[in-house]
Amino acid sequence: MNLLSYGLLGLLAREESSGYDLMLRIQPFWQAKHSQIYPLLARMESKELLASRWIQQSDKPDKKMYTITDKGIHMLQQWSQESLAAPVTRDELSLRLFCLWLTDKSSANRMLEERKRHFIQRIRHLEDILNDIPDEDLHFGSKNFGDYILVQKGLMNAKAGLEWCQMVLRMLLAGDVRADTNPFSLKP
Amino acid sequence: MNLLSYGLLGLLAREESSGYDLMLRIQPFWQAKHSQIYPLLARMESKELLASRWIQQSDKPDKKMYTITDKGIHMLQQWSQESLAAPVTRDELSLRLFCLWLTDKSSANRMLEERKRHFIQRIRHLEDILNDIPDEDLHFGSKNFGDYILVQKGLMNAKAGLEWCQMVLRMLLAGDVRADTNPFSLKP
DNA sequence: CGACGCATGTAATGCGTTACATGATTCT
DNA sequence: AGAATCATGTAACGCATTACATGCGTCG
Repeated sequence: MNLLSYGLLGLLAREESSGYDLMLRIQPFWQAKHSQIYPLLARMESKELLASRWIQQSDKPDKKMYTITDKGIHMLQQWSQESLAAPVTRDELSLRLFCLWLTDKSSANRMLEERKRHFIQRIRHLEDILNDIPDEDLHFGSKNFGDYILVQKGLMNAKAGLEWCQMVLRMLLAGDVRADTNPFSLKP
Repeated sequence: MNLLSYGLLGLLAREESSGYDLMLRIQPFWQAKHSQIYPLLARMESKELLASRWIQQSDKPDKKMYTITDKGIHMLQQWSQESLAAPVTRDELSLRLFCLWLTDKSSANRMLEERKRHFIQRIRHLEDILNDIPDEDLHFGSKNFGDYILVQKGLMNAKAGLEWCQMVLRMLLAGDVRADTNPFSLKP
């Protein structure tokens, strides 16, 4: 059982879903292709953490719907008690900054504008998701609460990334030194 | 040539280094073990992007120092012109939030405090790196400029993460609704 | 008529972690 | 005496992406 399996299990704890559906729902928070998800679901079914049934559809292809079992729920609750792994980020941009000094200014500008567009798109996307979360029952214990803070997490991150882009783009224009935009510090 | 290879190449474009040294320097921005780095360096040497020589040391084990070749520099400059891949983040915490509703409040609290400590540590670490970057010559084209904005990138991200933790911890205490701490929005 | 969305799967390949293997010196 | 740091490598395994494979319905 890897982390992605637990993620799928967590989504299935809320409602019966197809593999295709799970792929779409998990996408914004954990990149995974269908080719990885389908085998994991099959494996979890063989371990009796999940059960499945085929639903036939007239207009679209038939789909296999998965339901979590009691054993699956139990597995999830165990996982919640374990200690948390550190987040891992792999960003090509970080590596590119190592050799920024042998790049020309216009390439650097293009690169940062590209990343800026990426963040703006992500912010739009997450704000759309946020708007689909009902306002009522937004307290610890409601299913929406987890979704709400999860989207906020992505949103605050993307906004920080966007701010960083704008800071660097400003510095490229001004051609100068230490940014004054350093909101807070641990050492005041 | 994968992204990590380019990252190593980028570091070697600045100064001759050992594999061990590269591992330590790349660590804060791209997690990679020595067992991944050593074979990549050997492969790049066989492609003549790098050259190496052994340095004997009296107090410590001997080390193999790598230097970038002209071919390596050329490869790097080509890479800088290519379009940027989107960043990939894999955070167990995101997956845990999917099933937060079947967790008790004290576990949730423990989890968030754990993550909060993680961010505080990372901020300390990055601020230490920042203090080691000389203030002079901090303009586009200097080697320090890339380092400076790279560290700022990590720092702004970690600070956003810390803020998120504190927001959620406040919500858990108050037991309530939509956070008021939503600094900016794309739709004003 | 071609592209895209829905829907499920397998196979090959590449990336990353853990474990195995060695060995001197320094710090606690 | 035991752990940590420096230093390099290989082997086995697990995780992730790309490619292969199929097929219907809809929209432009």
